[in-house]
Amino acid sequence: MSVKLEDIARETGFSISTVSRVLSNSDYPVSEQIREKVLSIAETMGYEPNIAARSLRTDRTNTIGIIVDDLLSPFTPPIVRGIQDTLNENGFLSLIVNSDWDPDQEQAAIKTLLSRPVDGIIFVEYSHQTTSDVLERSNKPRVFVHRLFGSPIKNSVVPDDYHGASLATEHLINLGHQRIGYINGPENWHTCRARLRGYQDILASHNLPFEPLLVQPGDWEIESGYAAAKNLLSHNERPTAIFAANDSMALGAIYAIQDAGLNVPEDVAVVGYDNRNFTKTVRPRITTVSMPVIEMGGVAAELLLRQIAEGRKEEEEIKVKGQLIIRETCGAPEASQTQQEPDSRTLFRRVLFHKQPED
Amino acid sequence: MSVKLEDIARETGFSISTVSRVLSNSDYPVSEQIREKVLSIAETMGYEPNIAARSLRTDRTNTIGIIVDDLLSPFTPPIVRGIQDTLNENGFLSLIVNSDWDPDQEQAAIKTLLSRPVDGIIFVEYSHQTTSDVLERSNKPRVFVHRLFGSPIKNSVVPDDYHGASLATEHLINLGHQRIGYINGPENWHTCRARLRGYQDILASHNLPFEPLLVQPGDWEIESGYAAAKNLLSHNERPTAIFAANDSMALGAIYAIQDAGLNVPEDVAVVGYDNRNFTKTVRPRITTVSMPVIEMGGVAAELLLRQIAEGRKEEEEIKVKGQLIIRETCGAPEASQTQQEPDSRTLFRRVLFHKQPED
DNA sequence: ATTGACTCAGAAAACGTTTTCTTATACAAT
DNA sequence: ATTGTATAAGAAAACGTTTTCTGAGTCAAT
Repeated sequence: MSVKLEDIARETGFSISTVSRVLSNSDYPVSEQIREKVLSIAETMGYEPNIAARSLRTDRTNTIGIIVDDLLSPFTPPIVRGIQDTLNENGFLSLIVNSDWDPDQEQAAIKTLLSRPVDGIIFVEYSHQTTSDVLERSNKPRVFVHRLFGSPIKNSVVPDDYHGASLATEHLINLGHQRIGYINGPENWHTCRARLRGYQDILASHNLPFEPLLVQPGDWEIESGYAAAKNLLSHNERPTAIFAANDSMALGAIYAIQDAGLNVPEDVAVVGYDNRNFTKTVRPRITTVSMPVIEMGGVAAELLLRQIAEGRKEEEEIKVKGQLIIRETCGAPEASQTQQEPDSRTLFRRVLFHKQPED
Repeated sequence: MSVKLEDIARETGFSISTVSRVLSNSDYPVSEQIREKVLSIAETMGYEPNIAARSLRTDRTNTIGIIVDDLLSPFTPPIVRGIQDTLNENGFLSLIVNSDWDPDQEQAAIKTLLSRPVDGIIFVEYSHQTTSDVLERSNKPRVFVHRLFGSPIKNSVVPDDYHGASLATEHLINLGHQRIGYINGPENWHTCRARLRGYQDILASHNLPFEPLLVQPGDWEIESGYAAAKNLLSHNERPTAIFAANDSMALGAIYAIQDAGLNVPEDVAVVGYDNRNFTKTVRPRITTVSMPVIEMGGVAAELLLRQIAEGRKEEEEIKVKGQLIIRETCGAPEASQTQQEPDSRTLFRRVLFHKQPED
């Protein structure tokens, strides 16, 4: 059996109340000498508070729930990691449950989590449009990170897709490209609409014409990137650069270009999106826009922690910016090692506390 | 405030004790009509038990702790996913904490988890040799999955590296290769020693000579695979196949072969190990041996759950077999789609309950 | 008819905390 | 000197369960 307050009380000769006040850092006044003695004895006896008892009494647990659609989808682990890092700094732990993209399982997950002592819930890659009455009835703070569909919702954290697409397009234009193909993802993803807008607006701001034929649809998969690029290359005036809405389609495009007997980046430059791991190992290494996943997780956790501390409220959707990562497929000299990504913590602090302008 | 036993007692007119006995599925006898009434009222009132109170009373929480070194290392998410799937079937949740490969943080993680109400702990990619007195003092069941260093420990689940290496080597031999290079990982990993033994033993069993010069060291990274392959190719009698102890080094080897003006698999066949995601997307697609990560997680969870149910005990280390996944780099026709991987659940059940022979 | 054993319901204790309530002491103000 | 007011300690209640204990009622056996 582990040591409890009563044991320390007996050992020190003080009451349970006093011992509790010392060990829980209560702001109730306790004389300094008692405090010291209690602390030292607690230390030597190896006291660890019983969290179940504490949370029964306080209705606070320093534990939050994370509902993920699938821990194996590529962005989930880094988002969760970002969440956990921030939680950890604040003494919180996280309970993770998978919903497997299934609305029913998600409802079950919500119920399970709410019966546990959790102080709040973070939804990762939130893709369901269903609302949960269980969730609504409870007043637990909740935050959504990387919402995939639908219109903006309060208390959510998403990538700044418009900004990322602008970076990529701008970069290609600066390299001298005038005809830039764009391979989009499924149009019902708001992410894709935002990235397309970024592409279009930057073209316009450089007085380049927008040619609908240079925009090809894709479904995120490598094969669709291959097919889309094949279409683009068959134009009588083929593009000299292709920007794909994700890295998989970019890789497919690279294969299509190579199969057409052309070289990347000499004949056609390619830029991807997401900064997936394979973009670093593939040949040629893919220039891409980073998805700020760890940062998004961190921002979401900070948002949630703030709401736990200050009470639930409705905050605007927060957009987190990624950055252009220059590698081989765009033909530009690679950024030197010294161009470090800013430390993620300072980055998302910045994002969280200084609202950025709307796009 | 959520509904509690007292509310249901008031509503139904029965006592709290009786209500509790019904709702917690106690085997204490309760008349059928009372049971039904309680259940229906509880349902309509939307009762969810307060887990904190329950676990304070019972010292059981249906929650386990998972300590991972880093959620972002490639095998961790699938292992955790495997754990969670099995836990979920049994009504358990998991609390995950990162130790960041730091023994101190790991100790802190153990302390944190033990103060929470967890019924057991799973260590993922356990790399520390330190023992924790906090852990020892507690009698919580514990299981180690994918232990990286040191000698076998009780209650651990590891890949069957010997078997996997045998599969790969055997396959290459069956394809007619007589000179097979092997790129090993760091020798202080037991994994590497086991894989090397598998390679050697299969050569011997086919009466092929073991040539130390055909074994090159690597450090798991792609560059080391490149360098190692370059060495192998510079032999006056170069190997016709290369087996690498992981996929990254295999990819490095492929690049080295291509840079030498040779083709994969026509001039040199390549087989990797681990079945990392990129082996499916890279060109040519890499033949490899799967690391049965999800299964290992599942086996670990079953092991832990059994110990929670039946009391802690010391069980032997369990080895889980991976399988050969034939793709393009070995020159064999690809396995058809119908050669499905066995369902992971039945797989690990098999592994768990029918001890396999030692290698 | 009395006892004994058995069933099943409710009362109450217990789990380990935090926090409200009570009280003893010290000290200041009259 | 007496009262009043802080101060800081301990006693006890409370959180929502489970489980032990107690007891009322039924039935069987004598």
